[in-house]
Amino acid sequence: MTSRDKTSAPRPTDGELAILRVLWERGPCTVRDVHETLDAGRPTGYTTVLKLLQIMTEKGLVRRDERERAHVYEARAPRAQTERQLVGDLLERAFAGSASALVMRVLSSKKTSPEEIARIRELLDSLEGGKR
Amino acid sequence: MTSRDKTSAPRPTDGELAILRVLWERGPCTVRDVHETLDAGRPTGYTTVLKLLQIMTEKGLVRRDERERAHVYEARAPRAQTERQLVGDLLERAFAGSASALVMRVLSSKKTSPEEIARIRELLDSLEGGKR
DNA sequence: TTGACTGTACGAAAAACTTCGTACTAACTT
DNA sequence: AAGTTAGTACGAAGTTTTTCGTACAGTCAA
Repeated sequence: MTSRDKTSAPRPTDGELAILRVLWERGPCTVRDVHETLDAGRPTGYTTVLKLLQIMTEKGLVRRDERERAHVYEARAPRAQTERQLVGDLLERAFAGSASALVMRVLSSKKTSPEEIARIRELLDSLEGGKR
Repeated sequence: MTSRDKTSAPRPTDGELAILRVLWERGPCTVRDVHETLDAGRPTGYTTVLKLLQIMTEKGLVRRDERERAHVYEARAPRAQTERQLVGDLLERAFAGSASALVMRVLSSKKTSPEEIARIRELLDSLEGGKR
């Protein structure tokens, strides 16, 4: 059975995430739409994308509208939610839940522009509410 | 061939990461050591751990000292480096390289204590160096 | 020296991922 | 009407990940 919890979508794989990003970006898409976008980056077969989308439908990662001949796919979870899932997953798997440790690695994994840093600071301010 | 770049270790899988965390935590370990630690969390067969460690040796994720009868395994890359790799990977795969977007998700994926927030703020300060 | 222990090596099986080829169907074109 | 085009469905193959069972070798105590 290898059953999965029906109530929550599984963590998307690399290939699935690539597709989800297209769907979030462009909104509901046909296989052709997704394929065009993906193929522009890395050459990918049409049926490869189709198959992946079919599997993602089974897994509940996307919703399929079959009313038209060319089915239209849509991400089931909003981008923010999936991002939160991925981040939370990494947080537990690699950082034992320490957010500051994770943030430290984010900032040391890539030179971050002063603009980015300022944006993050604002975020912290808003998080602490009236505190400051 | 499905060849991999010889010069850099591959991204560790979930199982591999669990083992790496033990090695980082406890230092060089025998299979028994790793198994004991892992088994305490989630029941795992001894040979399962052994096999994984053997595979990790092939992949270059760990180094094996065969001088003693019970081989001693050691993480090849320091923890910080692997963390950076994982974070950088997620950054590209899901956040199109935007560090602030990723940090935002980290902070919204888990209630962060004021202490954590303070620590992150210090981090930002030190990043900006003398600027402030 | 012969068991009982403690280890490693190897093979194999099951699931998950990735990638396509082929078949079939509906629609459009000439 | 017949052929071309645009789609989906399905199956299958190759790879990776995870998990063990079994075989085999060295060690040590009775």
